[in-house]
Order: sequence, then structure tokens, then C-alpha cells
Amino acid sequence: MAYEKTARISDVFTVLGDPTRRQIFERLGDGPQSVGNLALNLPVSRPAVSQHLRALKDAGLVTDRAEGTKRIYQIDPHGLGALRGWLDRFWVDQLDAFKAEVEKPDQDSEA
Amino acid sequence: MAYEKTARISDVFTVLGDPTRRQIFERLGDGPQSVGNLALNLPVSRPAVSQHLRALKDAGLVTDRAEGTKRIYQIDPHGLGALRGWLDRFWVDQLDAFKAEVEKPDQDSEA
DNA sequence: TTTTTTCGTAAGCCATGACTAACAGTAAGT
DNA sequence: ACTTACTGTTAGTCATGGCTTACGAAAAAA
Repeated sequence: MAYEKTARISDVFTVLGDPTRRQIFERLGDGPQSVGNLALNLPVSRPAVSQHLRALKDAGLVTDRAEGTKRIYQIDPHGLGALRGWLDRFWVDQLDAFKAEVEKPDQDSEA
Repeated sequence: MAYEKTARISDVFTVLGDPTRRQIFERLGDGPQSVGNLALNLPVSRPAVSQHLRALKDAGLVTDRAEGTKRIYQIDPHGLGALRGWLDRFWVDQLDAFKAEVEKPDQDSEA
């Protein structure tokens, strides 16, 4: 078997745990891009980006296709789906515990 | 200022990126527990658990309260809220890109 | 076919961080 | 007051993994 179709939540978290990798992934949110193009706006070398993309691909977070000598990467919904599934399940399971507390407004983020 | 009320998504991912920490966090899903009790069912020492709990606390993923000589930890909705916010925003942003693909059933997880 | 572009991979270095052991502190029990 | 139970912290070790450099491969261009 060549492909790993199922995206494991453990891999998703581990892979997205690295800041640089998260940065690459979020930049792919702007649209499909080549490896070199991604490396241009990042503080690491092109091979580093390539290695990160491999990890993202193995986790089912991105897919890639050839386009001439270039290789275009784009976001794969599978990985995000696994994350969403895990979070939703965890969320409803915890709702019993901190019912009212959830509604208390106070949750941030950072993009 | 002593408290860091805002849960940053970068911290949430980084902290949850460690397998052992994720394991501790998921076991807290069964309900509030003491440090020693958590350490019993884990392959690491108690101090290790204590250190992980600190990281989880700093990321806004858990809260703790004293109970006699014991210290009870439980899940804090703030961290999960930050994660949910990030995911939801990312999700809708990407909907334009892979519209139909999202509906194709095929998303796994691992608990 | 030879050169150019673009990329993946291997080898090796080095920093981050996860872990254990030892110690210190606080609360409850006697 | 002394002992016991439970935990946080520090120091120091060691493995994981992220990064760069160098190399090789494939496709397009000349």
C-alpha cells in the first residue's frame, strides 16, 4: 500500500506543532504555491521548506501536483477534517463539565 | 500582571504538539484529577507530569485548584476555544477553494 | 545534447526540550 | 512538634528533530 489515506489526529497535532510548519501551512491558505515561492517569504532555506511539506503531506494536510519543473502544494481538507472531528468530539464531551463557563466571553487567537 | 488570560493559538498548537502532553490533556477529559493520579496511568514520572501540566496551564488549556495537599487539574475551555476559533476561520476561508471536496466522506481520527 | 530551473534527499551539526533524580515546601494527620 | 502525603522546582543528561550544505534527478529551454 502506497498511500496513507487516513489522517491521524496525533500526526496532525505533532506536525502542526512546529511553528515554521504552521507558518507554511497558513501561507498555503492564500492559495496553491510552489516550494520555491514559499521559501522566498520564509526565514528558512528551500530544502527546509521541502522537508516540512513532506511532513505536512504525510499528515494529510497538503497535497502536491507537478507543474513543469515546479511542484505545486495546496491544502488538503483531510487533515483539517481530522482536527475538526477531534475538536468537535472533545468539545461536546466537555460541554457537560463546564456548561455555563463556555459562554463567558473570553477567547483569543493570533492568526 | 500575573495572569495571561488570552490563549494564543501558537501556544495551543505547540503545547498540544507533544504526545505525552496530549495524552495528559485527553485523560483530563475523563474529569478533574490530581497530579499523582494522572502519573499513575502514564509512562513518565510525576515531575514530568507536573511540568507538562504547567505548560498546559500557561497555554490556557487547563486550570488548577488546591484540595488539601492535592492539586486538582481540569480542562479550561479557553484553550480549546482558541483552537476552535482558528480552525473555524481557516475552515471557512478554505471553503472557496475546495468546495465540493469537503463533502467527499473520508476523515479519520484516533482519539 | 547541453544548459537551466526547480525540486527531493542524504549527511551532519546543533539547539530545543522532555525526562529523571534530588531537594524544598505546604497541608493534614498523629 | 513530628511524620506523612502530595506537589512544584532545579540541575543535569540525553534523545529528538529542525536546519544547512552538498548532491542527484527530472523537466523545460536553448
